[in-house]
Amino acid sequence: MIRPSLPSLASAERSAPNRLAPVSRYSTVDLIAERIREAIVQGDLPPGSPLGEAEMAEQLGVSRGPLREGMQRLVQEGLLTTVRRRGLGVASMSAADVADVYSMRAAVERAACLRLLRLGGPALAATVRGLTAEVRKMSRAAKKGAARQLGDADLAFHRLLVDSAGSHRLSRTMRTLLIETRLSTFSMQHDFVVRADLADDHEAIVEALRVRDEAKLLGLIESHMDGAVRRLTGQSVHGSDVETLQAPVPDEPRELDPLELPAGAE
Amino acid sequence: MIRPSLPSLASAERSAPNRLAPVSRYSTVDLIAERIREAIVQGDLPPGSPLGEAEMAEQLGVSRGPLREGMQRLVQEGLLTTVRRRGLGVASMSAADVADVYSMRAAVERAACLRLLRLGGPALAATVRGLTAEVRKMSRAAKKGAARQLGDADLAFHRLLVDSAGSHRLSRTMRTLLIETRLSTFSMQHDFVVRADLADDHEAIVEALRVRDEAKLLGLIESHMDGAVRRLTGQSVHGSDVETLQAPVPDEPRELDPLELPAGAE
DNA sequence: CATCGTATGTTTGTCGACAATACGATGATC
DNA sequence: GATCATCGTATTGTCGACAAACATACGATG
Repeated sequence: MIRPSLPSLASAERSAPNRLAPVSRYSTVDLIAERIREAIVQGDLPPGSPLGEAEMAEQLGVSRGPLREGMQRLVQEGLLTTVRRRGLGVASMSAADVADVYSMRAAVERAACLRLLRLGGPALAATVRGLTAEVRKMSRAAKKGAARQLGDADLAFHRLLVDSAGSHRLSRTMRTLLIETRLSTFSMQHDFVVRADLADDHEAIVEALRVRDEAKLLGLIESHMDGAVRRLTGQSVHGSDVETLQAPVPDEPRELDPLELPAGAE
Repeated sequence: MIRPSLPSLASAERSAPNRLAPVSRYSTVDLIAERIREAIVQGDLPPGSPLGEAEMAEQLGVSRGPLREGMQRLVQEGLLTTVRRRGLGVASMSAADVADVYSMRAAVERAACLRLLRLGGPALAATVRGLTAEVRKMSRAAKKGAARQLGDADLAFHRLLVDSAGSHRLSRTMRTLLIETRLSTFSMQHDFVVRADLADDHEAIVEALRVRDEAKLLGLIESHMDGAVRRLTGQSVHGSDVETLQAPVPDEPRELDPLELPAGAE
């Protein structure tokens, strides 16, 4: 009857001043949730897709129990919506949602930038290097007209920016926001055409960060988000026939690879 | 085999321009998650408490299945922590967590204030009225030395502030942050003594909002959060024997009231 | 006396099955 | 011909049960 004390259950994975890093074994629920997130990002599960439990469970190689638990994680994130007795589905972003996502991103990335500037020193320098690498990827992708790679680098850039700030909550919120960003581009059929100047935008941000020009940096973040919302919801200036970033046509809702369960799971 | 189309599954509950408000039938998982959140806020489940599934399920009058699903929601929020094969527990906030929570709150409330100022008009006026009411509650509670009521009014103030901004994502994030705020006061034994000047702090915020003094408003928010972190993590200036806001002693981890299931559930 | 190994009990993780409900199709009626 | 009612089917929501694993307590051994 005496329950285990669960010593320092909260900060266990977080701060590890010990010599040995704690073994990180992801639970099945973790794997399921992450797999679904990935499928959404990849466009394998387009916005609005209904998610049948039986089918998904079979594809993932688990039973409905753990699957449902994992999906509740995404419901809490807002990536899945649920209607009683009708099942769950991938959220689809309205124009208002898109504006809300980028508004939130502006707040989060602004906070991250402030923290980064306050950190300064080698941490800031390392971040600048990492961001520069992502900008280069973007340039290459833009030259090749590869929308998918361009979009991926874009997300990676902003994720790195926020993760470098060293705030658990900022990072966690940002992860969800980036997936919602993808859902936004999928939901608005006005597409995210391959814009060569996107790399320039990000390069300016890196430069402002490097020289620690706070006012300029925050202004760039703000306008970056404003521009994205306008492009997605307002009149999109598309007219070129470049490849665009859209969810693959969901003829077949695309199968999820079965996940290899952690060792020991039956 | 043809799956229902789930028309506008995403924005259904969100924007309701129709005459009839959609019937809000909360799922069992919703009720369970909300019940646990409430128990955490009330201090019935103090930080670090291990949560036995069988016992909780019995108290709530549900089986372990829906209970586990509901708890996964809170895991995603960060309110519950999980260790494989050892179960879940209420998160406990380290000093770093407390700082992170208030840092995040500063970002969120700043964004909310900006939106509010941009809204202006009757919406802003109504918010000011509501906030004023909360400030009065705080004054009364402070006079009586009622820490619990003071704390509740404090949370209500900030929740109203953010909810009035009309951003789904800000509101959702804020809800979690407020619970984490409570967990912070519970985790730091340096207590949240009844401070009479707390009402003054908030009154100044309302005033700045009323006269639309943006710079002053943002400065007040910032210093409000800084002060809270210093009080909680730094040397707490406690020496008075006023009632403090602490989790009730968990001799018996306090029972959860069974929840009345939505009509039709067996 | 301390430490290691073993046994036991309790709890989590997972699965399969049942019941209730919502949807779609079919048929009847005005 | 269109609308409404009825039936059948598929899927969700919920429950109970089994097996693996961890933690504790006890005993053996150096």
